Amino acid sequence: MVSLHDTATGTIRPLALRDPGKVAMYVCGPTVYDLPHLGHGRFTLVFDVLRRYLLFTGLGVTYVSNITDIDDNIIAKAQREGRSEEEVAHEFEERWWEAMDALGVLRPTAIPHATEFVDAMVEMISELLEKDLAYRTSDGVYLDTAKVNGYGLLAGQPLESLRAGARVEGNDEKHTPLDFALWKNAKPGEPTWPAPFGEGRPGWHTECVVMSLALLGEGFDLHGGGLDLKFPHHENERAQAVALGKDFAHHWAHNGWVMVGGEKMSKSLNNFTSLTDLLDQADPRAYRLLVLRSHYRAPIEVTPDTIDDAQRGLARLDSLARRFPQALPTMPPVVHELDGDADAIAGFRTLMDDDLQTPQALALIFDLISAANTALDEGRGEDAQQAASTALGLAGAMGLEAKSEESDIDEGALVLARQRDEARANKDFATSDALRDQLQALGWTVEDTPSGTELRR
RNA sequence: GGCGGCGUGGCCGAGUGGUUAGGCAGAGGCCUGCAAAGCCUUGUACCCCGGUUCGAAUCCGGGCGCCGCCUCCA
Repeated sequence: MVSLHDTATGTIRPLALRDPGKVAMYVCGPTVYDLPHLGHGRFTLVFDVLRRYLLFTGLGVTYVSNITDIDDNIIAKAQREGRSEEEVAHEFEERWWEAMDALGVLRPTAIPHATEFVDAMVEMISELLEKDLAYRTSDGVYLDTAKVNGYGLLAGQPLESLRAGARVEGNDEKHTPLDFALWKNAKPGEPTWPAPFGEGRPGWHTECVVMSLALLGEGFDLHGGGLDLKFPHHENERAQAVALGKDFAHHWAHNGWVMVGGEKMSKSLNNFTSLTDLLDQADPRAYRLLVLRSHYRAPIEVTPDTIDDAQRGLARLDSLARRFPQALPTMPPVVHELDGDADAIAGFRTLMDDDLQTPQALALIFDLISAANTALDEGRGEDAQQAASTALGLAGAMGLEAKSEESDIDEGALVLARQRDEARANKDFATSDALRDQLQALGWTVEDTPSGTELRR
């Protein structure tokens, strides 16, 4: 069984399953008011890899990830652009899934939208008010964090300590600065929902508790997200559940930050911060490789250089796929079972079981790549095939697909390649080299193979 | 102020008390008409100062530097 770092205990411990053989996990999704950024890309990749690995080991996985489609940012954007909140949310949710598809992130099993669960949220807030765990102010309903046992568990600090550092907010009716809005009273021009405690809309921290419990039930196995959600978002989700005596997530996983090379991650070209830009400019698989190359809890540096580096690493994987096309897993999208080098597969599982040691798993795969190439060069065909299919299969298990051929070679390039083959057949190397230069100028890498000139980007 | 993380060879990035991480880039060689791909060989690395130890980059203490959270954020 896989062990993962648990933020609640600060230790790596086995992921205990409520229902044997089945994992119930919830990963906080995006608020859809802008294009996805690199941080979104990282957390979706990290948890996609985890999910795929769990599937690889034969477990069933229910993966719930929400879309926050009502919140301050969406409202602000809608008002600024004179559009409805629904329009804004809809547009950016579409862009979100486009990016996810490009990254090869599997769709969640369920995708709850905040606006679909407002009734349930109202119900929960009512209960919190009834039990005097929440209170009303002139602008909404707040949770009384002082009444929550163990508040600060995820933050790793007791309430008093958190309070001491809390920034003072201007003339607030909150009992303590840490109390947070469960409900925000209606303001003119904003979308609102009816509630016994007054028209308004839900606060951010409320939706995920309600939706995770509604879809996964009490005591679900794992709750995940970016490190920045640890506090206060996840702390506050947990606080609501705890206040109501509900058994919440049993394990908490958080992935590390994305850093963008010192320099202001601003518009300066080549310093992409938007995931959409990155995916336009590079092979989407490069980002997955980059993410896998460091441990999920460590910060990663994303710069044009590190992306290029990853892209070149990808080339090694693709070269293998080209040499061993029949070793490509016939599997997409998910690798369940893999025939291959049993020792390597066992080694891979040992690494992944230990809090997802993907950098070492990747090293193992690259070692297999070398082994496959060496074996082929030495004429040990069977060994080569096995190493290659193991390497490609394990890469596939982490969602990294190797490509054996270039998909879209334009007609013009193909014509030049054919002319070059003719020239080479005639030993007219001056002409063939000129044609190669021409192709390279068009951005192609030209490679001679037994079947003639091959092109790739 | 409180809590937490990090500092590895040209770059990225793992790691454990004593044995090659891996990738990229570089150098030499094999292969090739020449290349590309592949293969072989190759590189002074572990912030500083003490300490523990037969032996520490890895453990302990101190120092320096960098970063994050305590506010919205993946």
